[in-house]
Amino acid sequence: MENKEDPQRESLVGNSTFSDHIPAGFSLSSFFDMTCDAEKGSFGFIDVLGFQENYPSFFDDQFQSPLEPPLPLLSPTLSVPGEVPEFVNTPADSSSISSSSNEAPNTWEQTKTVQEEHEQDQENTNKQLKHKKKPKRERKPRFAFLTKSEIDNLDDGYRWRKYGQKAVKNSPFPRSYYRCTGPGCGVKKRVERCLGDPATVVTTYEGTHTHSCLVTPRGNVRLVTEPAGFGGGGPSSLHYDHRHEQPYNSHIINPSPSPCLSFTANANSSFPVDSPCLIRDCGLLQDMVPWQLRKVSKEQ
DNA sequence: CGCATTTGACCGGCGC
DNA sequence: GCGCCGGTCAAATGCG
Repeated sequence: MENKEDPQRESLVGNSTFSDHIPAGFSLSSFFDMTCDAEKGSFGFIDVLGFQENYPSFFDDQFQSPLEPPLPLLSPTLSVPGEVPEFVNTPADSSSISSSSNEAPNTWEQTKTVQEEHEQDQENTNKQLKHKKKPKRERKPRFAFLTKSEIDNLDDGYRWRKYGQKAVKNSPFPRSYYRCTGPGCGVKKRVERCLGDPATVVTTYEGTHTHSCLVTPRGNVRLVTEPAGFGGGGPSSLHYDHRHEQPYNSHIINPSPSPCLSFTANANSSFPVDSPCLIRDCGLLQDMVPWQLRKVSKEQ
């Protein structure tokens, strides 16, 4: 009763800045690759709960509650047009979020990344004691991204099968549910439009791909594999080919003030156009955060 | 024909 | 206990 905190709230997880030249439906890995290569600036922060949980040491010194005020950063100011979905933890100071770039944001659309369902163990325990004796169904790490796009089902390199659609309360836009069609892969994602900004698509991923990316959307995102290493498994990554670049109003928005990781791109980017961005298979995260990024951040 | 999408029904969690 | 709501199922339908 006292606790009004929405158990389903999705907290912001980080900031990232992406070029507005990003073509429709490109995966996050592609965004990273392209962004770095384009030398347009840098990403702000990546703060993914699942990542945090899987790699706690990574956040030893940097983790900060998404609800806490943002740390001073260097990138262009980000602001969220319109409202953010109710499940988004709107930062107290979402209008002054910055990433680690001094580049003018002209060619960089406002971007934001959101993390969903940050369930604190303690809270869960209390709630379970209160309402349910049955242990709560364990949830896989979930990551939500707000993306400016006219396309609902963004092409992220995987094949998705739509298995449901529901009207969302207080929203004119339905929510679509997708499941990865990969063999034995239980990854799900749901897609909905931001209530306050219909141009923004909220894509929430849940689970970890058990297979490599098998799709080469429009021929400019390709699978890259490398021998098992970091965490084992079949690593894969997507690669964006600039030859297919075209003007497109797509960007990921991230109002999060939670600067867990920071990353700065430069001319010596780790994500060259002509060489694949190799990402260790760390599950879903690999689709979003190049391992180089994690490494760099770790060193900071 | 196989696969994807649509859509109403159903189920479970949660608040009251 | 009831109702609301989010999430999933599965039959029907569409499409290449």
